[in-house]
Amino acid sequence: MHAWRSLLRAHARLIARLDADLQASQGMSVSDYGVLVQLSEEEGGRMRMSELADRLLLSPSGLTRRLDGLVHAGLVERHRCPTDRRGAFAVLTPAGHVRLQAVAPDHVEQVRRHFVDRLSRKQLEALADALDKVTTEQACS
Amino acid sequence: MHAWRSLLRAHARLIARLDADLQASQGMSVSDYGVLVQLSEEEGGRMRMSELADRLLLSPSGLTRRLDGLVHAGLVERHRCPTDRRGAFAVLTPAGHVRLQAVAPDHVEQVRRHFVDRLSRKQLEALADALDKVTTEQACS
DNA sequence: TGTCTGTAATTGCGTGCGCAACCAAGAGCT
DNA sequence: AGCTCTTGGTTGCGCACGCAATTACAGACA
Repeated sequence: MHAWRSLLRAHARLIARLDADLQASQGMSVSDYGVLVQLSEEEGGRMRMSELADRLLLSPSGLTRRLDGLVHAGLVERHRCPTDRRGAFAVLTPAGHVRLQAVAPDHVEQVRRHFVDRLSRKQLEALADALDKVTTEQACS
Repeated sequence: MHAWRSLLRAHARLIARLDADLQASQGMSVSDYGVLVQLSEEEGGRMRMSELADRLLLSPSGLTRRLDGLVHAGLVERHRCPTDRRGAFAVLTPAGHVRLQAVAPDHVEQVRRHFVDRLSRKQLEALADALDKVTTEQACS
């Protein structure tokens, strides 16, 4: 139970801190940053909406609106899928790629400072193991 | 970095699951449950608003509105503080206490099933240690 | 005493999100 | 072809939350 409360506290504080920091230093929310990262890690910087929503742990509607903002900012584009005309791809634009390059170092550094550097390598591995174990079994129940 | 993503995933999935479960089995949100728990752990079931907000990691305004709902449901009451007439106490009513008694076993069991039981005792301790270490140092920076 | 600063709680407003309802559009079946 | 069933994505609506402004009070100090 103590562990559970610690998880809640750690998550809440870290999110608040990182979001505020990234907003202050780069004027971008962590959520938007997450979208760009996921796209950049994909071949061609393109991904189906539903797949992207899954990765970001976001509902379809949430993703739609989040993408609206990024499209408006010119960082991503929507492309219709040629083989399935219902579907759409989110595609990282050159401008989006540039923006990501600019923002990433800051965010990584902030995660490092507030999280990674405060734990030993062994602790980090144990933590990841434990949390992954929780979520993988969680998925199928 | 992997650890960080795991934390985000674990938190998101667990919260979603627990909230849905408690809503289904008892018609109460985890947030409301948290308020009742904090109050019940205090001598006399009473606590100052600001103190309560801190414990729940909630902004003052957030707490005000959350309490509105519970007051409306008759589970807590507001009492003016006699020594400082700006302040207010949130006080658990008998009905609130009864309700908590009814809800608690379910929630505890759900946390156990989705979280605690999937890890060994050592893993839980390591997890709590690591997360606490992150948050305590986090607070003062 | 009157004023000034700090603090407890509440309200106005905007944002982000999920759920349910809603279009397409593919897939299967007759 | 026509009909239904499913699936991908987008809107309508409502909720929860934080921030900033506000009210009410306390405490300090001239």
